[in-house]
Amino acid sequence: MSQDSARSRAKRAQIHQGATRVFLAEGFAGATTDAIAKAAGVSKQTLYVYYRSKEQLMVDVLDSLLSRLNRDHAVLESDRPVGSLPELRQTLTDLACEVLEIVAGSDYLALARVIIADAPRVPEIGRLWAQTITSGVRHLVAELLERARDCGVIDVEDVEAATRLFVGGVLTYILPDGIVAVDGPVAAPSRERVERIVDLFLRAITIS
Amino acid sequence: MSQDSARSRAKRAQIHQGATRVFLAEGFAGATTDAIAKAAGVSKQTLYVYYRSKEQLMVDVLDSLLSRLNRDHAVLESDRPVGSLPELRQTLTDLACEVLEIVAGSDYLALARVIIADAPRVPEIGRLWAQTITSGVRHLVAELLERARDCGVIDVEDVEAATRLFVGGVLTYILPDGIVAVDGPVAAPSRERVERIVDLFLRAITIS
DNA sequence: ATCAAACCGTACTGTTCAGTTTGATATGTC
DNA sequence: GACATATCAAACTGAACAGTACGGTTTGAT
Repeated sequence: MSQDSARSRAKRAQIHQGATRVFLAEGFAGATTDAIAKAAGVSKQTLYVYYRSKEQLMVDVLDSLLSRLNRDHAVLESDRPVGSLPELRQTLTDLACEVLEIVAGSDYLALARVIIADAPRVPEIGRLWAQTITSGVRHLVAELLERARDCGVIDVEDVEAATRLFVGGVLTYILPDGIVAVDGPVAAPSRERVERIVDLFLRAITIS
Repeated sequence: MSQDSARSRAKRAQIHQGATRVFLAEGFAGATTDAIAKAAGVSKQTLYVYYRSKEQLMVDVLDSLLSRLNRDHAVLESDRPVGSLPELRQTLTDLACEVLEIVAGSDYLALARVIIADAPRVPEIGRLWAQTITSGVRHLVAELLERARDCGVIDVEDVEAATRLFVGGVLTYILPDGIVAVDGPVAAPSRERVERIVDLFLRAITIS
């Protein structure tokens, strides 16, 4: 049972994929094992060959989704120019737009819904999630700001506060409305609107 | 059945109260009607005399909680002084601390969890909730900023962006971590930390 | 005291659903 | 072809749970 052959790896992936779809759409309680089996194109029996229980299956699915989240964040981590104020402005705007694009993507909010709903059931996953999305983006912004400060481009005494201000301000374009928007995907704001909040933020940190 | 006597009003309130406790703690799916009846100190039968179904009971409970949310926001709406920069600083700090106090209060996050989890089931409630917490605080801050601008204390061309920046920045002290913090209440940040973000924000909007 | 309405506790019904069993069918290996 | 392994479909089991039925008890008004 559940050998490590190419065949079983394929079946496992198939189940994993179907379960991901159903869990994201219906949540843990709403997802029936029958629906998962059907979505995966697999008999319910086979499902229990590869996973001990529905709960373990969901934990596995959530783990993968969190890993993907980390990869999505890693993509943002290219070294970005912050050597001058126009460069920093461009960099912050690009970053904000990319983050909003990720957050507005359908899976991101669906995952958040599922994790929040099941936080009482699997608190470790909840903590891991919060830490992922927190340290992911915030850390990146903090690093940018520190580099810009070291270049003498900006003047901030409290990088942490500045980071919070920026990230929080940007995310209000999606949250909290997006998290309860079930029908249809959420629209990310236009680059123009993002630029306006970036400019405002820049006034707070430029050398006076 | 279910007359409008003092007695039945009391029983209804009793059921409502017990159901509120259980729904906030367990969510819709997790709350059994037996548990609700027990928490309310009422027989399950009586529960169904006053409410047609578990779903209707939850809708009623959520409605009340949203009303309370509105009242909580209304408390913040006292006219606050913004006639000078120190006054505005004090006002924004006070307001931010009060908002954080409300959000960190146990019921606020529990309600958010329940509503987010059940957004697919009752989307109207979800929309109502998002609108409530959005327009509640943001509107208030926007009005403060406009008044301060009219007094010539600050210089903002885009009040909406400034409002988003401020409210979003402040809320990062609770979210997203608080929403998945099941064990124990969430700690609001110290006034000092709030002051630091207020000062940063003020730099963005003061006349240069 | 009497009566009716409200209420209680318990047990029941019907349904949903996770997980299992069964017995048949496909797949690949020798 | 024979044999083992993986998979399938479908029926089954047991538990949880929303909602109901019922017989007994409290409450309050007259």
